[in-house]
Parts: sequence; structure tokens; C-alpha cells
Amino acid sequence: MTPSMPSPEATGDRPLRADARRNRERILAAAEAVFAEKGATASTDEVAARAGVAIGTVFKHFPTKQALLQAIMKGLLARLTRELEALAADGAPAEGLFAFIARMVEQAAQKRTVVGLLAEAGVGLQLGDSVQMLREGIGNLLLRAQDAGVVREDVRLDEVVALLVGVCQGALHAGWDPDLQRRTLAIVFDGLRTSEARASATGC
Amino acid sequence: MTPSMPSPEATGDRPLRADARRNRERILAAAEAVFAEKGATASTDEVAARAGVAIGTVFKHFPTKQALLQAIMKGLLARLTRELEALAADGAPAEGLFAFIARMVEQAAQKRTVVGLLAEAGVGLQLGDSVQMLREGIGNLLLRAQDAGVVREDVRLDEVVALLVGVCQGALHAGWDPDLQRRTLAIVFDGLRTSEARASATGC
Amino acid sequence: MTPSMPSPEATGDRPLRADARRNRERILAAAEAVFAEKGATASTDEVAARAGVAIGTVFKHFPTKQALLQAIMKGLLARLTRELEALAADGAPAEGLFAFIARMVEQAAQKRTVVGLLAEAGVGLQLGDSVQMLREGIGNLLLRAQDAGVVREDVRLDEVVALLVGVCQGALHAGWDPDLQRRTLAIVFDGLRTSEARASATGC
Amino acid sequence: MTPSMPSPEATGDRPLRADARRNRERILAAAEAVFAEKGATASTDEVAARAGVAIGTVFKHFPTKQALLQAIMKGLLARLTRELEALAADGAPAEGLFAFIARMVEQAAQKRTVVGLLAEAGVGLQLGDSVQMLREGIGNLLLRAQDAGVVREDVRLDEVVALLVGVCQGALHAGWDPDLQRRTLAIVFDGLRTSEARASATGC
DNA sequence: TATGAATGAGAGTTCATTCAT
DNA sequence: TATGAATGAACTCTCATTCAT
Repeated sequence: MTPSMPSPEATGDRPLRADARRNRERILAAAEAVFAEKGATASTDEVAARAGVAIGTVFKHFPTKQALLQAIMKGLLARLTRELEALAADGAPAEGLFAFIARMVEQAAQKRTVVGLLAEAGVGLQLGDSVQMLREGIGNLLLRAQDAGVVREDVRLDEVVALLVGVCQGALHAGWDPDLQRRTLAIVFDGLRTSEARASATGC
Repeated sequence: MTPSMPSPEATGDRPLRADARRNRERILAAAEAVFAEKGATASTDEVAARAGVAIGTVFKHFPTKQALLQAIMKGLLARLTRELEALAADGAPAEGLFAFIARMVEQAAQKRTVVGLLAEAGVGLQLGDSVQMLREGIGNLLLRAQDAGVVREDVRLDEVVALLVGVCQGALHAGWDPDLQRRTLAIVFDGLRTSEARASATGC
Repeated sequence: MTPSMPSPEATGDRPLRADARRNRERILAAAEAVFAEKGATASTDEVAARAGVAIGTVFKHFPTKQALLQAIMKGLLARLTRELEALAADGAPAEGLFAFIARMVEQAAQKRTVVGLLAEAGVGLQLGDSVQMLREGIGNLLLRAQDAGVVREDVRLDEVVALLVGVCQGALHAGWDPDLQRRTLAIVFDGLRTSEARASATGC
Repeated sequence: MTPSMPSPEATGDRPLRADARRNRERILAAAEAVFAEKGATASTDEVAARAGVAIGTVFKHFPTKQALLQAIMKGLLARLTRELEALAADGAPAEGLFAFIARMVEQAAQKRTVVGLLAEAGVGLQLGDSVQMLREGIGNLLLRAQDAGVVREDVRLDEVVALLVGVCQGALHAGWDPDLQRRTLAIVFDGLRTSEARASATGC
């Protein structure tokens, strides 16, 4: 991450006026909140009301509802990718994959976010390479964990992503208290571990 | 089970005329198909068309769309519970839990059914004790597997259900080819297994 | 026109309930009036209000605004075709073409009808063979007039239709009092006439 | 015509700054092009984009869309009036009227201009005396043609204008290839001609 | 009881117009 | 003065639900 790169939020094509960018951010935040609470079928009107702007303003920034959903998703995926890169940069490499998965599940449990929208809005969203970048980051963590002997060699990225999506989805449903979350993830993590890592992990 | 007892689907309060019951079944079947294909946002008009009845008939039997969704869910859960009881009655008790989970995932992958509706229709559905009965059945399989030394003793029913919901959800997403399904479940099952069972399973 | 043929208005695919057909007619009449007054950009809401039905009813009968416009146009064209056939069936064949043109202009002047909608709604309308049938009827009148020596032999159907459309369009504009109408048509008709017919017509 | 007099398009109340007038011209040109292509329902945003100015600038010069349409119309009428005066000033007086009508039809067929806007925008436009001036020019040509014995004495200006509007309207519709245009106008012109002129014209 | 036409609130989207920058 | 973001009423269309037939 070079210091000269622009703020990651500024992914727009060209500079917006200050007030326009402020509104754009407010709309995105409002949309994230509204869709998190009520799902992707919540009305655009409600997003506008929550953002404190007129409905036309929402459609000026995001010409269709789909575009708004995509923008939210891209933002979330980018944020996750950055968290993931931070995890990779830090030490504790072996358990980094587990930490990241736990973090995502925790977030998903708080709001109907990434996976919730992915599931509800369906395949319609064109997320470009935002997803790809996240996959790559996860792939890095997986390799590192495998190199450290923590995760079995025969585990592939596809399964890890599938499990990630699954447990995040599951976490959306009622009744996932933090303890259940922890216990469920413990099972999945154990399934990923090598015998040796499992022995020491269980020992702890 | 006497032949005179009503079919388990007929959970209505009082007996219906023969044609009315026939319509009810057709509507349920049509609704299951339509919602499986297009998700819970498909229109009731389409359900009526597929069932070959008028829209008024649908609302006569199920006074709201929610009620229709609930009825589908109850039916599906009841069917699953019966499958599960059949599994429990048969032999192969130790691996019965895994077989059942695999079966559910397979079905979920084929259609947007149980879990899909649960996710889409949201928390609004009042499913009464249909869910409870299914939980109990799964609990039986779990106990049996634990008694046989296949599943770890510290695993609780809650985690199993959570994992079940999660992998079913995940299976709805694109790209879960049968092989990925198998590999993903293998990890989860490994996480559930005791060290001994794991050793022999891996040995196979 | 055989006596056994159904009422010409009943062009629907299958029989509608009495009340539904009544509403359909009311909507068509309202739409004709509203679009005649305000042009094709008048709102569907206004049509519904004028017809005394809810907006959903309009869209139940005509699933898009375009479909409603097309239905109006087809109705008008059919009505004109019938008038034209009546003219052809009656005597006075030589001047039948002129009588028909005059009739259309007169109607167009009263309301923004046929040609007005054709012009405003533009090329988007799929009018099927309604237009073709009208053209054929006009072609018959033209042939008859040419056989009678009233219209020049070198005049083709295309020009006649072009002139018809033009004068109807012109008649939509303000200031076409009946006298101006008559005088304008006199010029066009003279242009169509043979020298002989012209001499006698002028003589009258 | 002294070089210091303002261009005829600059009918504004008071002198504008050079850049302002330049913008005004660009907006008018853009509006003419856009409305010609897409009809009067095209959006003012599109006009601004084509003109390369901001939407606010358009509304600064023309406070409503109606005002913009009126300005376009006035410009077009003025241009036509000038063409017409040029025709009158040149020789070939007898056939000047026909030449002018043919020219207008040709233009109308190329773009949805004068008459198109008149028809679409409806009666709302206040065109002041721009129309009157055009009428007078046409009246001059008519007189001249009548003096030359080419057009019948009993033809009045009203009919000529009515026919002009009509054939221009007609020309907007699909299928008016140049040949059809010529043939249709030939009929109208013959209707206007005296017997003598007709004989010689037909002879050619 | 079944029918299916009617209802009407609400959705996404557009666009003439205003006004802070 | 020019900019262009914001406004919000209006539009087309959908669909769960009601009720006359």
C-alpha cells in the first residue's frame, strides 16, 4: 500500500464537488443500514429518507437500484479485502485465516451485509473483480496457514470460500449468540486443521 | 397408522371437501415449484396460474402470501422429518447424521427450497413446532452418532443445526458443483468427528 | 358483412365477463377522449379517472400504455374501414373516394384522432393489418374513381394515402373552420381529377 | 442591411455579453438538433449536454422548456422567411411558390422540424408574429403566381398554408421517399394551377 | 365454493426546475 | 455568470388482497 495512492473510498471516475461527495457517502451509508436491516427489497425511498436527501438525488448518484446495491457490495468487499491485507501483513500468520473468517462471521451476524446481499440480490449484481480480489486475499491466508502446517494440504480455496459463505449465511439467522458462533466455527476450523494442529488446538 | 387417518399434509382445522383438498394440494405443489424457481418474490398470480386455479382460490385456502409460504415450509419440514425418521429406523446409525445433512444440501442445491425460503421470507414465518420436530429428529441422529463414537461428545445440537443451515445456504449459490459439495461437507464432517472416527474416515 | 359475424367491437381473443367488457369499453372510450384532448402524452392515471376505474384496471386490460394506444388506433382504423366499406357498397362510386377523405378530415378536425395519434405516438405502434385493411379499402375506392374517369390514371395509392394523412394532420391545427376545410380539399381533389372531371366539377 | 445591425437571431431584449450570446446560439443549435432527432419530449439535460453547457445555463437563457421550443420555432420561421424573401427577390417568380413549398417539405422530411414541433408541442407555443411574417411572404409568392396566371385566382392564402402544413406533416411519416414526395406535391400543385398552367405543366 | 375482475398503495425511475457553490 | 447537484411531483407499472358474479 503506497502512501501516494488515493483514499480507497475515492473510486469514482472523476472528482465530485465536495457536497456531492458528501451526499454520495451519506446515501451509501444510509443504503447499507437500510438494506442491512430490511434486506435488499427495502425501498429506495427509505434509503433517501434515511440519508436526508430527495429521491432524485439517490438516482442521480446511482442510476438504478441495482447500481446502488452493487456500490454497497463493492465497498464492503473492498473493506474486507483491506482488513484481510492488514491481517496478512501482521504476524500470527498461521491462524490468520481463522481470524479472518471469524471476523466476517461476526460482522455478518451484526448486520445482513455482504453475504446477505449477495444471497438476496442474487446473481444480478456485477461485482467485477471486487470478489476476485477478496478471493485472492483469502487464498494467500490459506497458503500461509498450510505452509505453517495448520491447515491440511488437500484443502482448496473453493471449499474455504464455500464454508465462509455458508457460515456467514447461517449467522444471519436468529439465535446465533456469540457462544454458538464460536462453537460452530470451532467445528469448521477443526475440520480444516491438520491432525497435529488439531491436537494442539484442542489442547488449548 | 390407520388408512383412515388424514394425510400428514392435511393439517387444516376441519375436514375439507374432496375437491377443496385437491385444490389445496395443487396450490401447495405449484407454490413450491414457483417459489423454488423464482424465489419468494414470485407473484401469487403465477402460483395460481401454475396450479390451474383462480387467484381467489389461492387466497381462500391461504389468506395471505405469508400463510402460503408458511404452509410450504411446514410441508417441507414435515417431509424432511419423515425422511429423517426413516433414516433413524434403518440401520447405518453412526453415519446417519452425515447422510441426512448431505441429503439436505443436495436438495437445497437442486432447488431454492427450505433454506432459501427461510432466508428470503425472513423471520416473519411462524413455523410452529415443525422446526422443533425436525430439530428433535436431528438430535436423535446426533446422539446415535455420538454413542457410536463417530461424533465428538462436546458437539451440541445447536451447532449441528447451525452448520446444516449454513451449508444449505451456501449450496444455493452458483458454482457448487457436486464435487465442491462433497469436499466442503467432508471438512465439516471431519470437524464433527472424534479423532478415532477421523482416523478411520481419512484412512478410507 | 354477413349477419352471423360477431359485433366488430368484440375483437378480443376470448369472451370476457360482462362487467369486464363493460369496463374495457369505458377505458377505451375514456382513453380516446383523453388522448384526443391532450395528446398521447396524457397520463394513464387520467384515463383511469375519466373511465371511473382504478389504475390497476387499466393495466389489467392493457398491459402497457403502448398497448392501450394501439387498441385505440385499431378501433379507430376498424371503424374507418367499416365506414369505407359502407361507402363502397352504396352507389355514387365515382365520388366515393372524395367523400371518404372529406369524412376523415372532418373527424380529424373534431378530435385529435387517427392521424394525431399516429403522429405523436410515432412508429412504436404495431398496428398489424388494421392499416393494411384501410389501405385496401381506399385502394378500391381509388380504382373505382379511376374507372369512372374521375381520377387520373397515373395517381397511385401511395399518393392518395399521403395526401389523406397530410390533410388530416393539417386539420388538427387551429383555424380549420369548415369552410377552409372545404376549400383546401377542393384543391387536393382538383389535383387528383382528370381534365374532364375537373371541367365538370368546376362547372358545378 | 448595415453590418452593425444585430443578427436576426438575436431578438433578445437587450445586448448580451459576447460569451453569453455565443452560449445562446450553441444552446439553440443543440436544441434544434436534439428535438429534431428525438422530438419535443427529449430532455433539456440532453440539450445542455449537446451544447456543452450546464443545465443551469440553458435555463438562464430560456426560463422554461416552452420558451426554448418557442425560440427554436421563431428561429426556424425567421430562417424560412428569409429563404422565401430570397426566392421572391430572385427571378422565376411564377413557380416560386411551388419551389418554396417543395423546399419546406424536403426539410420537414429530413428532420422533425417546424411542423413537427408545432404538432408535438401543441398549441402552447406563442409564436408572436414570426408566423405572420412567414404568412406574408407566402402571400407574396401566391400573388405573384396568380398574376403570372400559374395559380388559380380563387385560391386564398389560407388554403395554401393549410396545404403546406399538411404535406409537411405527412412528410414526417415513414415511407416518404423522394419520389413519393414529388408525386404527392405534383397533385397538390396541379390542384392549385389554372387550366392553362396545368396544360403546359402536364406537357412538360 | 370458485372465479377472476377490480382495487390502490407502493415500487422504480424521469425530468423540468431551483439554488447553493 | 456559469455550474451542476438537489429537488420532488409525476409517470408507468406491479401485486397482495378484496369482493361482486
